[in-house]
Amino acid sequence: MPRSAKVGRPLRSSREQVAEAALSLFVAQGFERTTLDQIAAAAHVSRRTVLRYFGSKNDIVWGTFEEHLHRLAKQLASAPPQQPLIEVVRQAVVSFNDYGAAAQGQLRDRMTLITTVPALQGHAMLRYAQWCDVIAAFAAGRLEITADHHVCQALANAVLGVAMATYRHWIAHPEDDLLTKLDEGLALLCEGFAEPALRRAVGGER
Amino acid sequence: MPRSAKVGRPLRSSREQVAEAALSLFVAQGFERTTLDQIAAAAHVSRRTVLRYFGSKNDIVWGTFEEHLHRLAKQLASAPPQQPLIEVVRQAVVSFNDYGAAAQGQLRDRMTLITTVPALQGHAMLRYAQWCDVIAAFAAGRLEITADHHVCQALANAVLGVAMATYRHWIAHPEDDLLTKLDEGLALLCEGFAEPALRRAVGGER
DNA sequence: CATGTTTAGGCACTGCGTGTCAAATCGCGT
DNA sequence: ACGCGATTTGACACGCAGTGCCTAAACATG
Repeated sequence: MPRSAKVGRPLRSSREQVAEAALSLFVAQGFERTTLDQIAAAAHVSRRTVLRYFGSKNDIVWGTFEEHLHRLAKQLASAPPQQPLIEVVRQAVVSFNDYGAAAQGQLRDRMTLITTVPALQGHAMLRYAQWCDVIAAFAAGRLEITADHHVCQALANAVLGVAMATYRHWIAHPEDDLLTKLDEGLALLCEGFAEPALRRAVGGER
Repeated sequence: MPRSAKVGRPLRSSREQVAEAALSLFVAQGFERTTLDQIAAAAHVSRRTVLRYFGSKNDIVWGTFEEHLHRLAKQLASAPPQQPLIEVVRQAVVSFNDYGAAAQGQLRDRMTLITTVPALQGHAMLRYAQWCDVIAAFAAGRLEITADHHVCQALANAVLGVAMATYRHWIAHPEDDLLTKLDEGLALLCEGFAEPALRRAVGGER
């Protein structure tokens, strides 16, 4: 398990190196028509090593998503308590998707793959579920209920839905600004998911 | 393409027969530990025939979802024009998921698989996307914009999010009523996605 | 230089999904 | 009764993803 702890054989290759090689192949000739053998050859690595880095062909597209998730959780936790729940979520989700102008091209490549290739569309749901758990956990803390409560899950999934829709829109309309559209979409949720409405929905049933 | 049009060799087996055999195997020994060969043997059919009926192992779990979708579209289309958009959606989604008391057991089996098995969680997104398209198309008609418009997609995906959350809740809490919870969750959306708010969001930008 | 530790690559295997082809089984016309 | 077209079925062969296992390679340490 210890990924290079100064002892043992050093790594001959890096995760990023493999990911880059794979991404260019995906963009150039399509995800499905790219085999793991081709990726391994392009990255000067064996097929077995590619799968050790990423676990599956689908995972290669997601890069460092998991670490990115931890930052989302931290930002939510550090929000001022007096700021309304839904507003905290709205703001955190927007800044979570702010990868900076430099990474826009790569982000578009990744999201184009994820939203168009069926195998990746499906696989994305697994990542989105992790993402939802973070939102739901935060809402649960604020509302003093468990994260598996219906209201938390409904809120988190509704936010996810808006985010997915916004990404698809951004792919189809590159001229629009991703963060602006995201903010607009989330604004629609703000009324229904305002805290009084949420507490009313929770109220009484435990 | 013609599935038995009174000419040619008649079908020796049925889709439903294969689906039933597969479902019992999935429930009994798990989805991943069930191979296509086992399903084929249980249904007294060849592996090739199973894949001709369903296209993939994942698809077997979804049964007649596509035809069910058409009924959703028709119900949306036949709603009275004076009924508010979000209310029509709310009502249609609730009754879309009303499979009757008799089918509750089978529905729970199916949804348990879909929400717990990773491969099926992922595959579900592809079906949900079709489902979203139906909702978005209806909203587009009402708002006199195209279905790929940001507001339509955000609405449809938010509704989807609530539905997914509700199903997961129902799996974990069998004592609760699916349709009631669904209705409650959708109620949270009704304010933000009320028609004035939607038209305001659409307004001006064409 | 021996030893332990970790990474890399090779190999075999299971299982899904696809393409292809011949055999089976019908209706229909002659 | 017989052939003919239409259609389904099963068998076989592939390609590819993913997993397990084993050996070799490349370091640090003593």
